[in-house]
Amino acid sequence: MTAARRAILRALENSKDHPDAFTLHDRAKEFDPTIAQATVYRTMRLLEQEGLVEKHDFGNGRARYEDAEKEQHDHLINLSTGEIIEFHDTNLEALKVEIAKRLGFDLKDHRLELYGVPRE
Amino acid sequence: MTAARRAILRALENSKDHPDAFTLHDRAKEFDPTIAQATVYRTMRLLEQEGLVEKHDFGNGRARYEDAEKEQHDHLINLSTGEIIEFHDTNLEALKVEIAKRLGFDLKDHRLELYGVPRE
DNA sequence: CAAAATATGCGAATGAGTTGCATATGCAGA
DNA sequence: TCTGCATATGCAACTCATTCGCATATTTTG
Repeated sequence: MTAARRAILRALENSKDHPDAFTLHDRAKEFDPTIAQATVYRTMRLLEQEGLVEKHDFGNGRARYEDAEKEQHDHLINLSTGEIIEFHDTNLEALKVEIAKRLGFDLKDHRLELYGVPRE
Repeated sequence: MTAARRAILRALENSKDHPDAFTLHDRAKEFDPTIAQATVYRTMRLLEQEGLVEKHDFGNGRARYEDAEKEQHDHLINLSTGEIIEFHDTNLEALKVEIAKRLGFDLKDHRLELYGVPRE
């Protein structure tokens, strides 16, 4: 456990949003100003492999990360603002598992993103 | 409508799978051997903007394309083989719209991918 | 058919993410 | 607490998919 990793973990804990690697780098620099971008990438890859972090691609070319310990949820992206809203729906969870089963598969992972605009 | 575009469109029509830009380039070369990779990218971007093609990212770093005119469906990726299976579920469609509405949004787009392994 | 508009091929540029390498740091054992 | 070794870091160079600049070629329009 090095200073760099502590800084990244702390930055991650403090993040209630879904930061990308650059944002995370900026935030981690507050705890360890000498930290390199490469270290952020290496650490995030490690955390992802350990299953502690989830990596998302919301379509703007940069991966975004979030704590995997949070309860399972999906994302709705507000197309007007870019804001990301988390939601959970039990019926949806069940349906995903059931569809996979119907097709002859055990569901291991999934990705659901809804893209919408606010209703006026 | 140029020879290059005709070649790409023909390659796309003949594709029943979800080719990436390199595969599409290879296939298009059969109709126009001098076609450049850049032209494939440019044309796919155009087709995507026109809504004629859907661009997917199934997580291996290369975008994959498919004809958007096909009936609406989602994808299940077989983690053992990489095979992509298309499916459609009416309940799921309805549920997505309903969830967006509940959150105060009009659903404009969505992305659902299931990742699974074959049940033994 | 000529002029204007648009598309192409090529190679260079971009940008996110990765890697090689020399140095620095953390940690186990004495 | 000190030493040695394994591991992590910073930096710069690299990769790889995709985009871009530009001179040339092809289409379209009048």
